[in-house]
Amino acid sequence: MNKKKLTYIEECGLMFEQLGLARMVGRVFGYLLICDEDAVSFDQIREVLSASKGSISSTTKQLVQIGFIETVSLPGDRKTYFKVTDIELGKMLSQRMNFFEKFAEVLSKGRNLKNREDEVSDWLRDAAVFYSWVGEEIEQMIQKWHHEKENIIKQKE
Amino acid sequence: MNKKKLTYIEECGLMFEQLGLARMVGRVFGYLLICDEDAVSFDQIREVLSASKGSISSTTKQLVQIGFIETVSLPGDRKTYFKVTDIELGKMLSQRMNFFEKFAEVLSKGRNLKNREDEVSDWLRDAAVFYSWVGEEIEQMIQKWHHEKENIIKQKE
DNA sequence: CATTAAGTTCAATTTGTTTTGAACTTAATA
DNA sequence: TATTAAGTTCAAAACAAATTGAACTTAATG
Repeated sequence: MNKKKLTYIEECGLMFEQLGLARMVGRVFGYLLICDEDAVSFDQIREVLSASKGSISSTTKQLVQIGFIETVSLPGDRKTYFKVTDIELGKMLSQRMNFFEKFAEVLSKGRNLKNREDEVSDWLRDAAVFYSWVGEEIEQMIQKWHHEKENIIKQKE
Repeated sequence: MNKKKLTYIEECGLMFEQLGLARMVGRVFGYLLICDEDAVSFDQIREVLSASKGSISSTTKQLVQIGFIETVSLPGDRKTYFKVTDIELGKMLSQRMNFFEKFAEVLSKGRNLKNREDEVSDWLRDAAVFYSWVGEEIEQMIQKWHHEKENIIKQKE
């Protein structure tokens, strides 16, 4: 694996960390993105990432579980191969964005816990409304993507 | 401080963790949200959260730095007091959502690193377009909030 | 059915992060 | 100017998360 690709793999690790996932998860996914092979074996991943079997085992498991990669098996070959799933982008986002409703609830709850009304109460009310609204808007945005993605991609590229 | 409020403070800690900030940062902010006082002293915070001076010092500093709280001082009183800032909600969100453009770049870069074109290349292209588009849409969404917040709040509450 | 290749599991270790606490700074008061 | 209250700093301790590696499982092959 050349240096540029290894650097890229690290960059993916950091990106996934931003998403709240483990760095190693991002590395494995990043490698599968740029590997130029239809599927990659467990041991290839282990070697490229210089990690232990245990680490690769738990990481690939997690990636399969969240639907980012899938396993491939071949007759007459005991190895397991992995490839990235054709992940539905809208779903990928909405899974990560579902905390807005939760935020709205927490902020609302805060307002109810207060024993007096003040500027902060007002802010809590507005903030709860805001995050609830944001959650809805993002859902709509994802619908829009579904309907218009062909046009958006054509326009953008 | 009653049990319900302490539980709430913990809940805020976890919420902030989701945002990639430290749990203690969320705790202090949560306390200031529900404290029923115009401003709270350094030592009050320390006591309610059962934490060390060092911990409160670095946490309040961080919260001031990111603009979530502000200090209040009074003549004839050497103490520092803290209160939540009237944070502009749109700004609060856009600061957290600026990673979409970064994502788009990383995905695009991945496509360029590949030595062949395949289904994954296509996905990388689409994903890069998607995240770039999402970044723009969120900016628009925030503009919409600015223009219509009064109506949105009225409708929602 | 014994052997071996391929992964999994999990206790122990390594690595990274958070928190403490004691020494230090700063500035207000006596 | 000495004292003291209020915070800050940062090295060490506590805690938490990620990683290893060796023993274990599983299933394919000779």
